[in-house]
Amino acid sequence: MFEQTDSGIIERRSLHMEIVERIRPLIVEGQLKPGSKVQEKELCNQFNVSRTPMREALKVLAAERLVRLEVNRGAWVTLVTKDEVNEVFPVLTALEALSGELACQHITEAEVKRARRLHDEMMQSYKDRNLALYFKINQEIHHTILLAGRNDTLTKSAEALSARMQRARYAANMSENRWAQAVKEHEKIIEKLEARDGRGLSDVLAEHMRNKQASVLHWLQTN
Amino acid sequence: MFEQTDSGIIERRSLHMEIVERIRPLIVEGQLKPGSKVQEKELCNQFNVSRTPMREALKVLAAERLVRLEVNRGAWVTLVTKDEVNEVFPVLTALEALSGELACQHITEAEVKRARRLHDEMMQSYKDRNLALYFKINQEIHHTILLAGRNDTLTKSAEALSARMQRARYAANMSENRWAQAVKEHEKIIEKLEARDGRGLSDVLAEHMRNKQASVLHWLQTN
DNA sequence: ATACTTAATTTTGAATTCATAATTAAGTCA
DNA sequence: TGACTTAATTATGAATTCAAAATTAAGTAT
Repeated sequence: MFEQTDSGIIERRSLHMEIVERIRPLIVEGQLKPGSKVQEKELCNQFNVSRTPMREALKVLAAERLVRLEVNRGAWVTLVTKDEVNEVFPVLTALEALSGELACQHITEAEVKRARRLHDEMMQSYKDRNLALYFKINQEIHHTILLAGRNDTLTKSAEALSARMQRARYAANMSENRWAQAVKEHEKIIEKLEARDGRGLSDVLAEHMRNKQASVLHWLQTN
Repeated sequence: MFEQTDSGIIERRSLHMEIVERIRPLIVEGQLKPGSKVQEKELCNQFNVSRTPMREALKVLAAERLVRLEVNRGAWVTLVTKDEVNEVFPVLTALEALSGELACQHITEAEVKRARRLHDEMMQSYKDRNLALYFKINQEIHHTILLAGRNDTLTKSAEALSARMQRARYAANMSENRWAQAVKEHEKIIEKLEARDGRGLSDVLAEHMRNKQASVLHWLQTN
C-alpha cells in the first residue's frame, strides 16, 4: 500500500486509484471491449472491493474519456470513432512535437543510449515480424522521449490521449507498407534524438503522428 | 436536471458532475484559496448533498489537478508553483498555437465578427482601466478561438490547463507595461484571425502565451 | 407469432453506517 | 512553562443500506 514517487515522498495509495490503474490497462489493452457495458458488480467481485471505490474509479476513468457514464444506466467503454481520431490526433501530434523539442534540451547521454537500445530491439522485432513486441517497444520509445522532456504535465497529457487512441487495436492489422514507413520514420527519430536536433525531432515526430493518424483512420474504415 | 448538449442529445446530469461544475469555479476564481483545506462536510452542507457524491466530485477535481487528495487527510486546493507554471505553460502554448491554426481553417464570418466585437470591448475595458472586465473578455476571446477550431478534445485540454493557471490570480497585479504589451499582442491576434492567417495566428498566440508565462512567473516571485 | 401491459428482478445513485486514522484537547511530569 | 502521553473528538475511507430507475420476464390481447 506504499509507493515511492519520483520526488522520493512515500505516499499511501487510495483504493479508488488502485482500481483506476488496474481497469485502465483492461480498457487500453482491449480486455474490456470498446462499446461494451462495464459491469460494476462483476468488477467489484473481481477486485474484491465494494461499489463505493469502484464507482469513484469509474468517475475518474470517465474524466479521462475511457468510459462514458449514463445516469441510471451505468458505464460503457467508449468507442474509438473516426471523429474522435480526427480530434485527438492533432492534439497528440502537437504534444509529441513539443516533447521532441524538450527532450533534446534535457536528455542525458544515458537516456539517449537507452533510446538507441530500444530502437535496435524494435528493429529486431520488425525483422522478426513480431508486431506485438514491436508495438510494445515503440511505446516505450515514445515514453522515453516524453520523460526526457522533464515535463510531467506534458507526459501525462500526451499519455492520456495516447491511451484513448490505443483502444483502437489497429496494430494487429497494420499494413506491411505502413509498417515499413513507420520503421523509416523511427530511424529518423533516433537519428535526430542522438543529434539533439530539437526542431528536427519535433518535425519528424509530427510527421510520424500524422501518418499514424491516417493509418488508424484507414483501419477504422475497414473494420 | 436536464440539459441540451451540442449534439442535441438530452442528458440527465449526475449529482457528482453538478458538484464538480460548482466547485471548479470556486477554485479557479479563488473563493477556495490555493493551499487551503477543502472542508468536505462544510461543502456537503453548503450544497446539501451527502458525502458520497461530494467525494466522487473531489476525485474528478483531483484528476484535473485542481485539488490534491491525501489518504486519510482529505483534499487540498493545489498551489500554483513556479515549477507548475513552467510545466503547464509550454503545453498550453502548444495547444493555443494549434487552436490558432485550426480556427483559421474553420471559423465562420459570424464568429470572426463576434471575436472582433469582443476585442473592441476589451480595448474599451483597457482604456477604462477595468482589469477584471479586461480579463473576462480576454478569456472569452481565447475561448472563441478554441471553439472555432472545431476540436472538442483540444478545447477541453486547453481549458483544463488554463483553469489550473487561472488560480494564480496574477491579473490583479499585472504591470502597466505587461498590460500594454498584451494589448498589442491582441491587436495582432485579431488581425491574423480576420486574415485567416493560420500560421501567423499560431505564432502570435504562442508568443502571447510565452509572455504570459513570464508575467505569471514574475508575479509568483513577488507574492 | 407479434405488439403491448404489467409484475418481478436487477442495477444504479446516493444516503447512511461503521471502522479506523488523524487531529485536537486534556492531563502529566520535568 | 513546555515537552511528552494519553484520551476524546473529529474526519476520512469504504462497506452497507435504501429508494428509485431501468431492465427483464411474464402475461395478455390482437
